[in-house]
Amino acid sequence: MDSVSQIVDHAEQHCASRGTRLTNKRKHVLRSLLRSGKALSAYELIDECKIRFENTLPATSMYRILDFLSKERLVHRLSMANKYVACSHITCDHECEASQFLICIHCQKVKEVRISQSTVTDLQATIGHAGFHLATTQFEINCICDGCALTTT
Amino acid sequence: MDSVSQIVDHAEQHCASRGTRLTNKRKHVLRSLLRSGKALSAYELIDECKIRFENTLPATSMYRILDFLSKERLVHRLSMANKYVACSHITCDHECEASQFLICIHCQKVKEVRISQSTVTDLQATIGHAGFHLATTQFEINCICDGCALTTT
DNA sequence: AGATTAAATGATATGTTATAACGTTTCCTA
DNA sequence: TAGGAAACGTTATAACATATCATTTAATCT
Repeated sequence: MDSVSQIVDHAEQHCASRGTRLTNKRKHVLRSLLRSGKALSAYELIDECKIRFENTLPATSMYRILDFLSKERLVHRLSMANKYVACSHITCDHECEASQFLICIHCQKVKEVRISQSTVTDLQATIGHAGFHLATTQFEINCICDGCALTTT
Repeated sequence: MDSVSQIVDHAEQHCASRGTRLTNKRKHVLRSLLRSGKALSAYELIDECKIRFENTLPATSMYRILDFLSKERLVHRLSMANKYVACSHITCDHECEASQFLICIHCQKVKEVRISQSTVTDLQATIGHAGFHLATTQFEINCICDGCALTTT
């Protein structure tokens, strides 16, 4: 299990190799997401950065930073929840083209999984018949996590 | 192909049989959604009702009406797009438990499809292994429709 | 080092989506 | 037709997001 610092270091190298910079403010946002282990809204992240790093970011900057981190594929936007989550593949060669996000509708916990290619192929067939095709394979799926399933029943 | 009026009539009977009422304002919203054939935001629906029916609804009422129509399963909320769409199964015995929504990220066109049970089963297995289970089988999938695929390439 | 330029960030305002709290109207039914 | 519930309106505000323009910071070149 990588520590947050190790992941951030890795992310910094990832950016450097792409000619971009993981600035301190960007690191603060990424660290906040990594430490929380769940999806956070832009405004929750503003609060986190203020508390943890005494870094009061305006909303504009936060959205810019989240946009940057998304483009670097270090963070994913979950549009179902209007929240943001750290990519779980930052260190492991960073292949996240075909990730799916399971989002607990109770506690917001997020798990990034990969469904089988055959399932994707099945889906694509259904979608193709309907006159559409996939824009991305980064699905978001509303779920209930085992923890919440126990406590809410 | 049912006309909008026929579908609204059917919806009215559906409500009556459940002891609820499809009021004029609720009909206006449903008609607007049916006629547009795509997903609309609450505020776009306010504009539609104002233009088509000279019925100026406040936001509070619109959200209440959308909530009512959702509970009656006449309308679905698309949380990825923050928009609302008429159920495509209002007339045909109205079974929409296992519907999936293909949303064109360019033109907002929405198609309600049903993926195969085997695909659902595959998905459930993957999700179960990750310590989650499905909250609903009403997935939302970001797509590009064939029309937009032609014009944007 | 100092000038130049591009990237990053800040400030301000506003747009968009959604809900809370409370008051009024409408409509069904006893 | 009185009473109560459902529907709807008013007002205010919360939560999420972006547009525009100004300023600061950092890399680069001489």
